[in-house]
Order: sequence, then C-alpha cells, then structure tokens
Amino acid sequence: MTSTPPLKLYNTLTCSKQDFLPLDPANVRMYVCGPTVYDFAHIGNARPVIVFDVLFRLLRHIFGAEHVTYVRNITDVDDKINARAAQDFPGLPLNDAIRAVTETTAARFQADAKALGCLEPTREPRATDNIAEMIAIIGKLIAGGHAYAAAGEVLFSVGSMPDYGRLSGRRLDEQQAGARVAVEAHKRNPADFVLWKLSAENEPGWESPWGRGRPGWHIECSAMSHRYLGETFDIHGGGLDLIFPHHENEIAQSRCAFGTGAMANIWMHNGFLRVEGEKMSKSLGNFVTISDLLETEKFGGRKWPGEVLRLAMLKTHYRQPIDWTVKALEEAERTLDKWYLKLRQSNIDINALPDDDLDEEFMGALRDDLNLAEAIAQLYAVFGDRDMHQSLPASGLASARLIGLLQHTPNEWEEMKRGRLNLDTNKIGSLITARLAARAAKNFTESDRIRDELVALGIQIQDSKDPVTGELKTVWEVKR
RNA sequence: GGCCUCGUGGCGGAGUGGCUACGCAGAGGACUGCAAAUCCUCGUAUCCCAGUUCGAUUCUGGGCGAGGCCUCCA
Repeated sequence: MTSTPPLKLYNTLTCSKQDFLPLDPANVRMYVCGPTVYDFAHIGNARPVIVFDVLFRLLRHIFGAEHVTYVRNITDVDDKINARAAQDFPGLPLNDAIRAVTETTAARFQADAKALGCLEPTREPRATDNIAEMIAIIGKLIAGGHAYAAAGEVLFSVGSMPDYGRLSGRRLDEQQAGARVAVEAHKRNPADFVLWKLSAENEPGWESPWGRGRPGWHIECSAMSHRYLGETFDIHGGGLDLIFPHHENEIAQSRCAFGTGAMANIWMHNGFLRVEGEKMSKSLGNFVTISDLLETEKFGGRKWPGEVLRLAMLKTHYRQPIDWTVKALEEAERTLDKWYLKLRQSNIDINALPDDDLDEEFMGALRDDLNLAEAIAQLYAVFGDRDMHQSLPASGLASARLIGLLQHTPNEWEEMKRGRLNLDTNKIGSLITARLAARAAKNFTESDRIRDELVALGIQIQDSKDPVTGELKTVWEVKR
C-alpha cells in the first residue's frame, strides 16, 4: 500500500485518461447497462460483461472485495419483449408470455456470464421490480420543470438542461439540423424523449399518476442506479452505442431529478465487435450468440470453452474494435493449453494462492486503463520463461486468475477437452499399446498407420524415452 | 451533413520524441526410426505529404483509407 501507482481510466466525458479517485473508498460504486432480455445474448453483448467483470475484479483487489458495489441491470420491460412474447407464446395471456420470455432469456444470460468466467455483480436488479422508483423520479422531474405530459406520454424536456449533450459531444441546435430526429407535434423539442407512455389494454402496464403505462428505456437505469448506488456514483459503463442517446438521457434525468453536477464521475465505453471482418447482423447470417459458441458447432464447426472466449475477448484493448474470428479463438485456446501445461508441471496448489502477491508489470498494465494486451503479454513472459519450468511464480498464476483466467485445474481443463470429443479412452489405450509393440519390433509402417488412426480420432500422441532405462513411452492429448 | 475513433511486420496487437513489446504464422537447428511436443536461434513493420525538432512511428496541419454514432443496436 506504500506508493502504488493510481488506477487510470479513460473517461468518455472528458475524452482523456484520468486517475480514478472514488467518492468513497469504502464503497466504490459501478453501474453497467445490462441486457434487454428479449433474446439470447450475442457475442457482442458479452464484451461489456467481460470487460467490466475485469474492472470489477481489479477494483475489488485494489479497494477490497467488500468495498466495491457493482450493479448490472436486467431490462425486462421493453416493446421488443412484448413483440417476442406475442410471437413465441401466442396461446398464453400476454403477462404470462412476457414472463416466459424474460425468465428464459435472463436465466440463459446469467448462465452465459458464468460460463465466461464472470463474477456475479453485487446486484442484478430488474426493471420491473423498480417501477415505483421510476415513477418517483419522473414526479421529481415534472415538479422541477424538466418534464411534461403530452399526448399520452411524459416527456423529458431537453431544453431545460443547459449542457444536455455533453457526454456525446452534441449540441441541440446541431441535432435539429441533422433532421434525423422525427418532429412530433406534441414535443416541445424534437429531441425530447419519453419517460413514461400509456399502455393499451393489450400492453403491459403499471398504474401511475399519469395513467396506466410503462416506462421509457432510459429512466430504468436512472432509477436502478439511484436506488442501489445513490445520486452520484463512481463509474458508469456500457457499449459505445449507448453514449447517445441512452447515457446522455440517463445523465439528463438523474442530474435534473437530484440537482447534482454529475450522475457518475467516470463514463466508460467498450468498443464494438465484428465477425470475420464484417458487421454482425442477422441479415448477413453471421449473428452468433454466446450459447451458440459454448454449446453448438455453429462457429468454426465446434464448441468453445468459455475461458477461450474470455481470453480471445481480452486480447484486444476494450476500447478498440475487435474482430471475432475462428483463428483468434484457436490461438486463444492454444495459449491456454500451454499455460495449463505449465501449471501442471509447476505443482502449484491453485487453491492456496496468495491474492496479494501479483506480478508488478502485469498490474501496471492493468492499472493503465485496463491495458490487457500488454498485461497478457506479461503473462506470456511469466509462463514462457525457461527457468520457470519447475517453479512457475505464484504471482504470475495469481495475476492470470485475477482477470478470470486459469480458473480450472489442469485436470479439469483436460477433461473438458476430452469430453468435447466423446473419446473412447479404452480404445485409445489399446491402440497406443499396439503401436508401442510395433515400434519395439521396428515395424514403423504399422506404428505410423496406428498414429494416423489416432490422429483421425482427434488424438495427438507424444513419444518419449525414459532417460535411464530407455523404455519407450507414449502420452496423448486432445489434438489442438 | 454533424460528431467520434482508428490506420504499426504475413496475421493479431502494445508502447514510445532517439534503441519499437508480445503472440501466431514463417526460416534454421537440437531432439525423434519418422513425427508431434519441447527447447535454441533468426528475419520482416510504424498509410501519404508538409511542418515543429538536432532527431517523429510518437507532436501539429492537410490528404487518403477503415470503422462507429447521430434510428430504444453492447
């Protein structure tokens, strides 16, 4: 604790890296926009989940696990959910159908996040459990002259906030010139956005002072962050695309409702993801969900361990665009194979690792706005060092585990790979025995034939010779 | 049209006002019956044009190129 360099984070609000100084070191508070649960999360959705999980882990390390509160919401009220519910469960009453959609997709999302090695957030509130909070904030906004009811909606009045648009670097007058915002007669300003809208009979709704209706998208996050983190908190994160309008509008709502100068001090945004060089979209047919990757053979003709997905995601700086390719996943898996092999040779008990002894250069890179590319390069150095054959430094291993890698034992890792292929270990054993016999008899034609057969089964063998007795030995592993 | 990123070796991807990481792929070697794995060694890059500077890949300006946002899409 003597003179640790500060954590630096890039702040979208100031367009610069700045030292992170929490409002209250005893309770560091972070909010990240979670998924709208109308469909299974795609691999692009996984990026903020993983990136902010790393930040969560880092903050816990720096400030103490019990001093960090991480809130990631689940948006379970949304018109897309309604449409999905009606489409997928036409026989059910709408409320039941909606619940069926949101329960399934939310559970799937949580399972995905776990498979990707992410810790559970401190809180994972649902929008539908926080309607009262939203109504209270809307009431404050109306009372303060920041919102008005018109034509069955309650709208936020952007003109009531002098520096609206600061986060996204937009000015209201330019917005209007852009002409892409629909001008609607009931809006005072074309950029005014919905806080509450009335629901028809066949739409989900909650009673409110303005009639039975449902919240606009942005108000949910203002409500949930306020309830769990307060009027002003430390870090707000999400994808790049949320800067405008979502985060801009959250800021407007929260600051105007509570009369504060800031909703969050630092705004962080992760970059987008492309798939094999192209934008991911359903029309291009390259839309890939997290569960597709984990449990089907849709991407690259095979399943992928969550840890491979995690490493592949972390090898690119979080603010850079990332190209999601089969090649990158294969490379990530090879790297993990090597590290697990090293770990197996080291005889370190991963359950007895100190969590305060970490590689200094690794930590330096992490503290520099989560420079994971450089941090991971440090891990290559740690795991690749020849002299470390027998003594992998515990600090290197603990470093990898800090960012959620190497969460398994080497045996578990190998088992996962074997399980993926449904291998018949007895058959493999007898083939290897037969091959050893052929080699002993110098029948190399036969031994090579057996090796080809094993390769066809996805097995890679490695021959060795006992240095003392000269005895031939063969070990095998799942082919990389 | 407005705003914002970014252009580094064959590929991915960092940092830096002077000597440019790391990984993959590639080359040579050791080992092997031959392989594989492992180990040793090695090569190759900073979009273009100006400017600032003793010196720029790094700073400034312009150009070209790529991507994103401006549509409740992470």
